[in-house]
Amino acid sequence: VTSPREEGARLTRDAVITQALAAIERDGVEAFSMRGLARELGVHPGSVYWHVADREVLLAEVTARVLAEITLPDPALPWDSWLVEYARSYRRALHRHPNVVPLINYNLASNSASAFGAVEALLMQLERAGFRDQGVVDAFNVVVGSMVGFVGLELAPLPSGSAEAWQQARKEELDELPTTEFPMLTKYRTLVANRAFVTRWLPGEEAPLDGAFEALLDVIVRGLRARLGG
Amino acid sequence: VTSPREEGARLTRDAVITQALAAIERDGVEAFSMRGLARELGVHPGSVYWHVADREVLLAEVTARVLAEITLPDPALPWDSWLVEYARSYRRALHRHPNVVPLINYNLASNSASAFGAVEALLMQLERAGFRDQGVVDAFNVVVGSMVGFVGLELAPLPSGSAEAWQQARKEELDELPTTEFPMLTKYRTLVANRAFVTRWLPGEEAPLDGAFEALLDVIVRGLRARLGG
DNA sequence: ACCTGAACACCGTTCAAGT
DNA sequence: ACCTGAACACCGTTCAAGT
Repeated sequence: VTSPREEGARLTRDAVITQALAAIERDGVEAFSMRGLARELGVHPGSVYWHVADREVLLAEVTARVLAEITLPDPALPWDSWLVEYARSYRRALHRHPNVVPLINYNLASNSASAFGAVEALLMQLERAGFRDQGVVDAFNVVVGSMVGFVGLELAPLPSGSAEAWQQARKEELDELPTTEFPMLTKYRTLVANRAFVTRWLPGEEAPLDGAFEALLDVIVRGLRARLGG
Repeated sequence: VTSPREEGARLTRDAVITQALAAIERDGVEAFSMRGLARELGVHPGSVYWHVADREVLLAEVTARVLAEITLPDPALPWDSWLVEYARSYRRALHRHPNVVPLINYNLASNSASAFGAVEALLMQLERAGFRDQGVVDAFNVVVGSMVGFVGLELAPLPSGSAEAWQQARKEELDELPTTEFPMLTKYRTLVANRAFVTRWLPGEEAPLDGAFEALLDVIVRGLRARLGG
């Protein structure tokens, strides 16, 4: 519980957003409240509303802060390396702020935030790759949809209350699957436990799917190349 | 506002879940409340808690209902057709219940719900395709992560209050981009408006990204084939 | 310009008490 | 076994009034 405001100092919009981000990183979006935020800032709940229109707008600002950490790779790189580097940079930023991920998953607002610089750069790389017209747009959607989608799913939060009990239950569920009915799951159980979507009980921060993400990038790049007829 | 309970009839867990799903389909997850649900069911708020542990558990049940609509394709299909058919079935189910999508995006709980049947079937198809061991797991994560992720992003809700004003603002933002700084976006503006992630202001229900999803499936299948060395 | 007091209209959840 | 009354501890937001 940091106190970013000096005694008697004025509250600023910037301080509000900073403290909101800190609170969310600490306790998650679920636990975040405007009144709690005001408490941490040492002000009346109404004060916050002088600096930001409402909760939704504040959360959009928090999201923008995190997305601003993404860096664009050198545009002179080969297009496929550029894509891979960009995707890794995106994933790294979100892994630094896993509790913010629900905000990105949740709202068209934030996934449409003024990231036009990145859009511009990505479109450019796709033209360099050889795509044209609708082909560029399709490739763009493939890359963004799979990349953002994968990471969003990877870092989806656990059910807030339950924790240990819930994790234990899911673990047993997987261990006790009838072998005859689920031969594949039985065979792959250890490879898949906490290392695949659906068959995990730890969130992405604790059990990152690094290999799977690299596989995704490989598949996307190869698939795009195939579409180009190379 | 349907009234699923006859006068004097007993409340059941099933009726609670059904009404919750109906309410969410009507007004969205954001607007859903336990008290509002009780009101619609014509019972005391406390009553609901006799049938379901809490809000989180209820929402998980609602999610499960929707996911139960997904059908598994004929296992005798070629593996790539099977994948494509399965992904389309998944997307169709969620397009029928767009307001439920935030629940899937949000919680590891629901994305880990007992969908073991589907997991088993998918693993089987990937072995048939020629993948082995870790290769199967990687392919599984690629398919699930990109498919679920894409649809989740496609159907992400609009900011709840703003609607028209917000949409108008985003539209103008795209229209007024400086041409010299954003040559690609200028060139692709019409192709991309409401047809690509980040550059849209309508949610996926109103402006579905059909073509982009088909492109994703094509890219994934081609990429997986390339990994198999075909 | 910035902040507070006080209020409005809500929440989720619990639990003793009723039938 | 199922439901209600009543309460606890919260919310987001507004707005007149203060400085």
